[in-house]
Amino acid sequence: MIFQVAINAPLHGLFDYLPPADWTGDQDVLGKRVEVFFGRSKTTGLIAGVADESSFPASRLRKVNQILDKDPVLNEEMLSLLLWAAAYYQHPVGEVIATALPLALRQGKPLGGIELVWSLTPSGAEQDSAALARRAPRQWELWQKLQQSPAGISEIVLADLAQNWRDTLKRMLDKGWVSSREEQISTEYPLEIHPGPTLTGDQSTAVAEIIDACSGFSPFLLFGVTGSGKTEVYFEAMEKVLREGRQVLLLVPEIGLTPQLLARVRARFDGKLAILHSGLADGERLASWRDAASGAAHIVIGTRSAALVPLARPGMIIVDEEHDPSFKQWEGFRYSARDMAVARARRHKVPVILGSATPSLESLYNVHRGRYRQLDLPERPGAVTHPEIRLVDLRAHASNEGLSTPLVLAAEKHLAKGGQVLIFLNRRGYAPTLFCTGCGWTARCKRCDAGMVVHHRERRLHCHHCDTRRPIPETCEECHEELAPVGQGTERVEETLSQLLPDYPQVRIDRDSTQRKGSMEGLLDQIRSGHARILTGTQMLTKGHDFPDVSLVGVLNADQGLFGTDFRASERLAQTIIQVAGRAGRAERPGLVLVQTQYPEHPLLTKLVTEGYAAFAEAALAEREESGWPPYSHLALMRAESPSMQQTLAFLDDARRLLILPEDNSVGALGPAAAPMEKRAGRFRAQLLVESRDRSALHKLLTPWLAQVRELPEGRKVRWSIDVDPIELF
DNA sequence: AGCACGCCGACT
DNA sequence: GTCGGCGTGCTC
Repeated sequence: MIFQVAINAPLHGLFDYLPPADWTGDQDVLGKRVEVFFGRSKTTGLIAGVADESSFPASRLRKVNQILDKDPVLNEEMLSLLLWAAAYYQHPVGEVIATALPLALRQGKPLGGIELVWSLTPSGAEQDSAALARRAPRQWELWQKLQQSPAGISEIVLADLAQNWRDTLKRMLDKGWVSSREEQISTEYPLEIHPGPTLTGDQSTAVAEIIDACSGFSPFLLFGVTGSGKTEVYFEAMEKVLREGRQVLLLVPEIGLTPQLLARVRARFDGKLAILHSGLADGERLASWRDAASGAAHIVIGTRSAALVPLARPGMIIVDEEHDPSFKQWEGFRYSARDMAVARARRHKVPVILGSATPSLESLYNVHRGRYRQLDLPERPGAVTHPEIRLVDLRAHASNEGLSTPLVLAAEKHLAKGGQVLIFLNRRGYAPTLFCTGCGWTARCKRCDAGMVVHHRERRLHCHHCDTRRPIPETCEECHEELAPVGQGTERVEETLSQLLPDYPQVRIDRDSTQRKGSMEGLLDQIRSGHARILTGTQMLTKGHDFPDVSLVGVLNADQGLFGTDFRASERLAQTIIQVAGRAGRAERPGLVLVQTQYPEHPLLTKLVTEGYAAFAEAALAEREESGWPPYSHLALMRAESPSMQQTLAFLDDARRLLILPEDNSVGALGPAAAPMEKRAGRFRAQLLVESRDRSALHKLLTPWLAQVRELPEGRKVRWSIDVDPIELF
């Protein structure tokens, strides 16, 4: 018997080991972790396969030191998914498996499953309630709860009761009032489901179709206009699955995992939630992972990485805002959580719902091909009219620092009527360019092919690509003439608005204004309470938050998306416009959206504005088919960078030479070519694109090709990577 | 990645 | 003389 072990190292393939000395042969080993000697060190691996024999010389095979788990940490479905993903995304198996495990498990520590339960000691119970309430109200609160629970309170429950419970508990522990004992963590939690609102006709139809398919793999695209109640459809479908005692995995975009969403889920489903996002501490992540894997959690909610968390009894997978680019990991193991969710649902034989108001062209194409079933939610419940979208021709109207006259007039009108105004601009800072009025010199980053952005508040120039910061020069560095900021960022728009509409308090939401922890919530409160009337912001504004009193939305620099170098630029722009528009007019107020553009006759833009996203998407798909871009082709992008462009290109040239394209022209190659931004953070970047209409033809070629590329001596001097299904072409 | 080996320069 | 720089090779 041979164990095929995955080891967390950037090495392709599994490593063969002999069973440990005490191996009896009757235990199931797949998915269990092992301690092994690997090279000159000892490490933790995971048994990803077993075989009768090895192709590795028997004399050099080593024995597994010991099997670390009594039960597998990954079940067969997850193992098969991860092995498939490693091959598909051309990433080392060991690293793929490592990303699916919490840190403690990667380090060979036990999964635990034990927690501390706290209760009052006799001396703690003797304390005088009234005196304690006066002196230490926080301790008193906790004391009361403990008083009521003679059996003790577990840390998980404590975390729900108070925010700084650990500090408070520590004080009480120091005084000898409380003590703890270890207990096995329960995997059985009560679930109470509260009824939801009555569904509309479209919602009921969608739910019925999903429930009908609950017994097997079946992918749905839930195409629901913003505010049409997608969440209610999810909840209703989830209810069915949860009542059967199965778990639901809900994936949301990075910025979409908000307290509001969690509150909605909790209000509807009073059970055990496991939450997973990038902000968790290792211990918290481990606890959530364990709750998902043990089956304790009824619902697992998380961002991208939650797609890789095992479930004991999977019943349904939901991907909310499936078009969102944050589902794609853009470094290391470059997987798409959305695509993994579908691959996973197939293995679990459960339905998967991809929901969006602005579905990706990939998903719409899958509907065309009959792979996904589309469910439509066209109307907003409560019969609120859709926001009207109008284009403002920037060539025909005067504008003041990027704000056109029609937009400013409309803002005045809406504000006077009591509405809020949202201004969207996907560019932070004060101005994108610092320009010399004498010689035309502009401030550029020394390490990147990019201009330095003027940040007023910070009083510095800032490169958004490599994070370099430097003071704003007094005069031109070339001719010592006067310098002027040119163009607009959110900071400047906020300043201009406060001059044009001085009577209305405003807030700005972008990465700079929300840096401090909790400042985002403070700003959002100002908006929700109605104190702030004008909100300026970037992409951050458009995800996960609703602003029911916003009646006017202005989109300032829409054109960036129209002529971008990336074939996905127009899709992104349309999604952004519709998503921002979705923030407006949720109440009885019909919203208005003004999109400023230099190109009001652009066919895709007019299509979007006059006929809506679905019509836009059809037109955009037709363009993609014509030009042979995804989803009508499949891409693998090889990126490389090094301190010299010559070196970068030399590597890619070598790689290109190793690429043997099939004679039937089913696979093509483009490049090598310098990246759109040639230099970034002092490194010169170039890329080589491999493309095919036939996914299997592409993949058949990729594995042997990359094996050869890895042998290239040029590859040692450059940093290179392969991105299968890239979503950005640089 | 993580580790060891090996081959050159600049220190006590 | 040796400490340490990082280029190279290997891991079942």
